Amino acid sequence: MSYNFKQSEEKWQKMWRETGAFRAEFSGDKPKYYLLEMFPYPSGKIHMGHVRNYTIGDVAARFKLTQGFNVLHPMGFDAFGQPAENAAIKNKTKPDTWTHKCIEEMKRELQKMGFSYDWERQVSTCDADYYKWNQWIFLKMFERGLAYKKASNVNWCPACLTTLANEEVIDGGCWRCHTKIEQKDLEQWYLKITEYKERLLEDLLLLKDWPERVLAMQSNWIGRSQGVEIYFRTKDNSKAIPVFTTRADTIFGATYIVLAPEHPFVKELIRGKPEEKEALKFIDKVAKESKVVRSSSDVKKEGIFTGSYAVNPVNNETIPIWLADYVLMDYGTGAIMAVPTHDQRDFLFAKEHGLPMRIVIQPSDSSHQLPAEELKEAYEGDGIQVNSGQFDGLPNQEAKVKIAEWMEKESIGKIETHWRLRDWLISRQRYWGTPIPVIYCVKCGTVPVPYKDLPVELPEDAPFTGEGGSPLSKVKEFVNTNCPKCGSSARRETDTMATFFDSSWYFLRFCSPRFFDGPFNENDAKLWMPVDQYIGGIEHAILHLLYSRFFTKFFKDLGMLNFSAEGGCACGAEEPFKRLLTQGMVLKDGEVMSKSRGNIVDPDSIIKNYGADTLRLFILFAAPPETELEWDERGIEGANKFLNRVWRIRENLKETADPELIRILHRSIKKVTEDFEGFKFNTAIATLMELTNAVYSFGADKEVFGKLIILLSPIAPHFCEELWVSLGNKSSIIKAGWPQYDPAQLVEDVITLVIQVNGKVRSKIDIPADMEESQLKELVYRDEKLKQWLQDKPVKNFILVPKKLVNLVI
RNA sequence: GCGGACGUGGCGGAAUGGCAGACGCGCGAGGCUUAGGACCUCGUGGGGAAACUCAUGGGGGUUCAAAUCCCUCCGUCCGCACCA
Repeated sequence: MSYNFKQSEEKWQKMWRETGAFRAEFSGDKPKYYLLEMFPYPSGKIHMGHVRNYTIGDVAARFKLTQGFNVLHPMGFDAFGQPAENAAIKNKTKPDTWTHKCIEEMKRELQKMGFSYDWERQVSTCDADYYKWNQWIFLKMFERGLAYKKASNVNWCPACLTTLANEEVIDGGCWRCHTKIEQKDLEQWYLKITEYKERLLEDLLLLKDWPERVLAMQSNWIGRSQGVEIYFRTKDNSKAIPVFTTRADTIFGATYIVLAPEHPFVKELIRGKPEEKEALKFIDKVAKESKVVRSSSDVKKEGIFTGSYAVNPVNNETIPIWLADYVLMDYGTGAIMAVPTHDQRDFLFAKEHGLPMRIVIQPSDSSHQLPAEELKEAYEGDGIQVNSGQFDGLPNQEAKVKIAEWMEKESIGKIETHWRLRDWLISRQRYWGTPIPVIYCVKCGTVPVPYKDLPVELPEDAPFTGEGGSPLSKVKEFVNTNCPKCGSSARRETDTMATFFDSSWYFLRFCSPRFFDGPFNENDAKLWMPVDQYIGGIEHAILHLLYSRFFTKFFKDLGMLNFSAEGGCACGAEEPFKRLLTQGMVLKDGEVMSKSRGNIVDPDSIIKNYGADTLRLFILFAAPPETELEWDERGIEGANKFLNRVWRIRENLKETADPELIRILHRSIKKVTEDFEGFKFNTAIATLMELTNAVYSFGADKEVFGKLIILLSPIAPHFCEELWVSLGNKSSIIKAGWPQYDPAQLVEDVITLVIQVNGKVRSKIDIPADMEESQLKELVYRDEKLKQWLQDKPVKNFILVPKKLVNLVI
């Protein structure tokens, strides 16, 4: 009788649900394991990316569960966001109705995969009992000055009609719809993530089990650079222009300075100068260019003289002040000192505009020692200081430090650290998000909503026209309110929060999802946190992970988090995710599966034709978790074939197993266990296939077969449950306990010793594993096959790698 | 430009200094079968009749021994970037 996956999968899913098989209850007698996969946006349908992400997580969770860990494996929905509003416009449904319908559909699909979630802990960020705590957290931040409002030039997506955080702008376009972003001046709410920049950077060192590349991306994003802020006085001594440089060693070669056209000093610098008219024209032209155009490289660097001069404070030289489009107002001080000999951009600019240059660093390699006029490009390497006054003759790296210190002493500069990280813009002019809990009163100004009045609920109805402005601002009953301080009529904030706010702490909510007195129960968080293993896509390497780290540090500062470093966690109480795995994408014909490419394979159709277990098996076997996975229909067939092969073992069980098979079994237990720990599912499956092949050669008994299916059960859970009961077991395979290997069974009495001559394999001999070296040596020298290789040449060296090989060097 | 990952059969991939190509797909041969695209067994990197020999992007190095470590060049993917 062949395996009926359809019947079996339905049966076991029902069984797990009814027995609460995956309910997480903390008990002190078992070690905890918090396994989390990034929760999805409820689009209604799962795609292969979800299947891959959640299958990886599920195998890990089931493995830990079978091993006897106390596993927390929750799932929820990141349910606020724009698609719900778009659906509302298109289908005339309410975002709330639409979203909840999608959540139900998606949940059904996830359940069909047999994932071991504790559904009793499900949360949806769009429910008031969740977003109430977003508001609570916002107020806590507001109290501490970490949430503030400011007018500024913001990124604006003209398609989504809302603002975007810097992090949400990708290649000058909107991260969601790729529309080219515009700049707009608006009053917006920000979170002061920059307050945490040092900790966010330094603590990356604690994250030993994160992928290198994610750490590099975060570090890059925070972007610390150390240098000196130098003050250049104008010739008429009316202003001091601060300039930031990481190359204090080149200061004596600064032959002009360049300001961003929007620099606040510019107007005054050009006033009344002959160059004024041309300069204004230039400023106007640059202002019209969007950031995208301006920052695209290979565009020629344009600039213009201001007519004013400054003084280089280290040598009192008078140098011209220029404006150029390549100097950006939002990095550093918006002004640079130009050293054309040692910076390629400055070099090109100086050549273009005929500006002076002077070499201040000579390379030790004499080939580069040219007069400044003959330079073909800037010399950006290390060397010895020249033309640098008292610092001449010093290696430039040493001079860099000495010059900085000297400038600080002379009060012409200040050693400073600059950061790329900006505060996080969270205001969105959308309906389907958490209302920002703030009230504007004519008398009292900006007043936070009192905690007792939370949540500020989203009104059920709002007009969705798709035209600009926040839909909430058109709901009178929402906007009009009374000031909590003075009682006079007031107006509510109509912006909502960016959805990244919601996902920055959901992992804490899962610890106590029905807690009413705060975002999470501190005791429960202490028990479960940190997340032992987090799994998700690389696309969240910066935004979501950085924000979550920020929130965790904030909670810690509120004194709400005190999870311990037990269980080998080196990251203390500040880092939410101990170990991170970023899974690769699923490709079809070498391209990412996507609707627009039309190359989507619907998981549901695979489940219908082959069952969830076959899909799970294939997706794990086809590639290691971190790498891209090429979808291959024939691979699905192969996975199915393997399960059927295992299924048929049942029909031919023997009374006792061959001792050789038992040895292979124990080796397999060791290998599979280690591979599961290391998330090497593809090789774990290869091992299980080898074990299955061995069963076919030797014939298995019930004992061996039982262990084989326990090893397979995290990957193909329904299938293995079915086999497990067919062996006469009464309880679920989850309770079977993870097989232990017997070290004695791993010991081999006879080993095959490889014999190399000069590093090439020339012979092999079978010898007892514990043979002494002298005896072994004698045996090797007597080997017939070696004669032609050794001839009579003397053996210079005899290298023995115990139990593996010998190498004779002649 | 800076930072990161990577490059192995026809394909997905294995091997983290010690027998290159585990396991699977595909392909070939045989068996079973009325038949099969089901199942079972065997074979399957290149060259060579064979003994052997050549092979892990190219070149160089370290080592008794290198896919693995180091240098260099080439290429692919990802992140950041007129970042001062």
